[in-house]
Amino acid sequence: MARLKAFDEGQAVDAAVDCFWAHGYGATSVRDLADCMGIGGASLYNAFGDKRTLFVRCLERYANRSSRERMARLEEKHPPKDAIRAFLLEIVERSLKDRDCKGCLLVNSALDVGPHDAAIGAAVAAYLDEIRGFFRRNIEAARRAGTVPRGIDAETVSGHLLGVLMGIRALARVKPERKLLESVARPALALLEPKRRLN
Amino acid sequence: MARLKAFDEGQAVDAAVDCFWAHGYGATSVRDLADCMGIGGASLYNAFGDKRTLFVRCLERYANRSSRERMARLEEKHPPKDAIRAFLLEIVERSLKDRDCKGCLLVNSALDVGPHDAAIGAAVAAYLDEIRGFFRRNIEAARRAGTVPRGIDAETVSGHLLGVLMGIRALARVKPERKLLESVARPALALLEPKRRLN
DNA sequence: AGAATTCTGTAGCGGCCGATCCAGAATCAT
DNA sequence: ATGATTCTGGATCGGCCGCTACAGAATTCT
Repeated sequence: MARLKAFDEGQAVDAAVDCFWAHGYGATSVRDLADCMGIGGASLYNAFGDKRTLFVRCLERYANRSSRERMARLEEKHPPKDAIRAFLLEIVERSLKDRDCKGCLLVNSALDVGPHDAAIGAAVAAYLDEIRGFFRRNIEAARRAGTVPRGIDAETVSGHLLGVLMGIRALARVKPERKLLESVARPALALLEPKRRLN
Repeated sequence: MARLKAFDEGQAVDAAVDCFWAHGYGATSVRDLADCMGIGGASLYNAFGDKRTLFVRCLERYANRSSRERMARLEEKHPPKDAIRAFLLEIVERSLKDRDCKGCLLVNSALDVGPHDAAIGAAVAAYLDEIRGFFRRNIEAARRAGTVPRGIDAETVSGHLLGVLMGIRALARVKPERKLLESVARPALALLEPKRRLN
């Protein structure tokens, strides 16, 4: 009935994610996007609506391919307490390997887009809730398994871990130093260990 | 020898701080700045150079009036351990009262300006080091005073507190909820308390 | 083949951007 | 008063912004 799209939408969105991720929402122009997606401006608007709509789609894509993928992978491979530990340590490693300090698209968006756009802010908040859910779920499973102190409060500790995660992501963008980032993570992980106080 | 400035530079910079703080560096136009500073564009360029130079000056002003002021005030009024506690709790309260979620100019800049401008990134990193210095200094003083566990490692805990601080500031911009922010802060403060595990 | 529909490249819209120019107003030293 | 110097408002610069209009290319149906 009609002409076919000459590009793959999925690949195009992936390219757009990289573009937004590297420069931030505001500093990314529609021409930047079209260029790195390998399509013309008209095709972009035809396929994705406008810049903001494309960004919302990029957030979802990013959540699926980065955040949710990591949670599912670690939850499958590790027992609950180790999954939490591996999550935080993987973020530290990623932040250190991230030479141009792009950080995390969700955390970046939480700071510079969320507060100025209610719908995007709510979406970002929902993604962060998913991460907190990962922490809470695994804390509770670990408590049932007896691998974390019995008196642990999943509500408090999951919130703490989410805050620590965002702190690591934020700090890493201007001070990507292993010792520093590990010092942020370690006391939080120590909450999951029995009695010993090591710091 | 020449005509006098018709405005007060200090007041003008304060207004510029508010403007950058509310909208972010990139989203603030020179016209926005001139308007809320109450001066014309020519005067702005004449007195402050260009937009970026003005921003650097705003960062310094902000650090003096917000971050350094708070550290000095709390350090004077409280014994070391209480100063740390009061610092974090004050940030939580400020974040909750901050209806339009402006957050902290330094933290915001750490995420969206720092990584794309080396000089500004280094400046922001230096301001963050000052805050970590506040934590470290007070941890060590508290240890000498015997009000924190003897085995505490000031290097690790000061890093952790800095990360937690940034996490609170970041989280508060999309999820300004008391229970959540307090759950981020409380386990960090518990590191300063003896034996008991309350998380 | 031809009609109908959708995609694509190009050109262009009005609008704002950071920055500069310039003429005139204000101040000081002489 | 006069000249030197600096500040100020307003106009303006080239350039990029998000977005759209439009004509033609590509595809499927009849």
